[in-house]
Order: sequence, then structure tokens, then C-alpha cells
Amino acid sequence: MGVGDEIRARGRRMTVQRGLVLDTVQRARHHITADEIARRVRAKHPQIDPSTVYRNLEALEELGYVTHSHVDDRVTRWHRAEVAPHGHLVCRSCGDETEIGPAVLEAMARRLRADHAFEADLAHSAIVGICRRCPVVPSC
Amino acid sequence: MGVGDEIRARGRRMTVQRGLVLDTVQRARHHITADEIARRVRAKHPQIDPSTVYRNLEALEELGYVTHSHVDDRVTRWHRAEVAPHGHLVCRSCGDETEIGPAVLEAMARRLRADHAFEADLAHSAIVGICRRCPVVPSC
DNA sequence: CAGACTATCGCAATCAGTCGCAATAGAGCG
DNA sequence: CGCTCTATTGCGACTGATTGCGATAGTCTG
Repeated sequence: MGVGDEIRARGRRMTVQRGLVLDTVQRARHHITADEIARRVRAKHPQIDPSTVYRNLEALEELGYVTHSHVDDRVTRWHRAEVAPHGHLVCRSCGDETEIGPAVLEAMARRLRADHAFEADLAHSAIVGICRRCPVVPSC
Repeated sequence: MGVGDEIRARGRRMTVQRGLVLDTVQRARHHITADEIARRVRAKHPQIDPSTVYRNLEALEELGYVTHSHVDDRVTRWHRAEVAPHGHLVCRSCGDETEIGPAVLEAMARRLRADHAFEADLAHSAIVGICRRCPVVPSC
């Protein structure tokens, strides 16, 4: 059963636009912004409106095919739902960005599960702070 | 030495606009959005442009008087720099928002310090996930 | 206090994203 | 295939936030 059938089985429709958006996200190596997805889709199909891209990303996320996360404060980034969960550490001083594995995230999540019965998705937002190469108390 | 002198001592200027923005943030009970700050400032001084408010928040953050954090994916919220650090747990299913104390955050931060020598500010972004009252695998 | 230096301001334009709405077009059914 | 139902689309307007730029006005120096 293809993606189209899965989508139809859930009462949604498989449109050209939806297919193109999903395809673009799948094809992208890592994270990609909605804006970039729109640019790529519109490169071949200029009549497709950016708002359609945004709406499809939302729909595809609901359907479980794509996910979004926030690595800087500004833009939302999208990726395939199946990619291995990993977190991001962003240094507020030098802007350096490090990926971290699921083990550390799981260890941290365990704490929230124990103390607050909360099932955290720590990969959703980057964790900001000061990286190992920057002084912890900067410029004072 | 007042705030004005401190600011001047660091080569910045103390303007009416900057004073009003700082004052509004100090006066606000908890977090407040930039938009709301702009609205309040403009209520009495309509000639002050929203962009000035945004730029002053940035400047005041750099100067250490205010801080911002993100509790949902979209809006930035501002508060006095001195408020006790605390985290937010946001349920992606029901939207429920819980404040958590610094102890849990510190325990989690310890892990990142140990494994990645990264000094995390876990209060900066809300942690999304599924709260205790919602099923962990929703609507399938 | 006058003059110079430049941080900051207001404005207009832009960016990333959202929303309401009328028109379009997938999907199920006979 | 033709019909109907409604999810989805494109458009245009709009929101919250940001930026470039010329004008304004704090601050320091003499």
C-alpha cells in the first residue's frame, strides 16, 4: 500500500501539490525550511502557492510523514518523520551547532517522566546554552 | 548608580523609548510578548514605532536587563532578567502548560555538562511532549 | 553651552507564516 | 462514466517580527 492509499484510507486526498511537498522533504538530506521547500516546488510548478506548501506540511505532519523542529529562534525546519531522533545544542555566544544522540536525550527525558509524568520530545527544540569553547560568563 | 548611568557607562544611550520599554517589562507580572509591550508603550506614546520596541528589547537583553524565552512554537515572550529560572512543559496534544522548578532543569543540564561540556539554558525554550493526562499515542 | 560623533529613531519595505473565501478537483458511489 | 460531496487549492489580505536607510537626538569634549 503506497503513501497515496494510506492517505486516502484516512479520509484525506492525494494531490499533486501534496505529493511534491512530501517528495521534496524526503529528498532533502537534512532539515529544510518551509520557504526552501516552497522555492523548490515552485521552481518546477510556479503556479503552486506558498500557502499550499505550508498547509501541506501541516497535513503531512498530522499524517505522520514529516516532522518539524526548531534549531534557531527564527525558522521552523522540516524533515522526514523516520529520521533517527537527535537533539541540537546551539551556542548563544558563537552560534555553534552540535548534534547529540538519542541516549542523552532519553536520559534527560527519564527525569521528566519520573518527576512530572511528562513524555518529553527533547528533539523538537534545540537546546541553547554556552558551548565548551566559549567562556560561560561572556564579555563582562 | 541608576540604570541610565549603567547603560551610558557601557557606551549605549538612555532614551525615552528605551526607558518605556524597560519599564513595561519590569511592570509586567510574568512573561509578556513584544507585541503586547509595543501596544502598551504606544497606548501613551503612539509615535513610537513597534520596530523601536523590538530593537530595544534586543538591546536590553544584551545589557542584561531582560530575557526572552519561547513557550510555544511561535511567540517570543519577554521578562525581567532577575526572575527565578523555571521551565515550561507544553503538551502537544491538549496544549496544557506546566511550570517546573529549577531543580529538574539543573539535573538535566548536569547531563549535558558531563557528556558535552555544554552549559545548557533549559529555561529558554519550553519542552514539548505529552502530559500525564493525555494518551502517549494519540488518535490511531 | 556649542559642536561633533554616532547610537537610536521612525518609516517603508520585506520576511515567514496564517487565514478567509470562492473555485477546483480528488474520491466514493451507482 | 457521471454525480455528489467536500478536501484542497490559489488568491489576496493580514499578522508578528525584522531590516535598510536617512533623519534625529543623546553624550562627550572643549
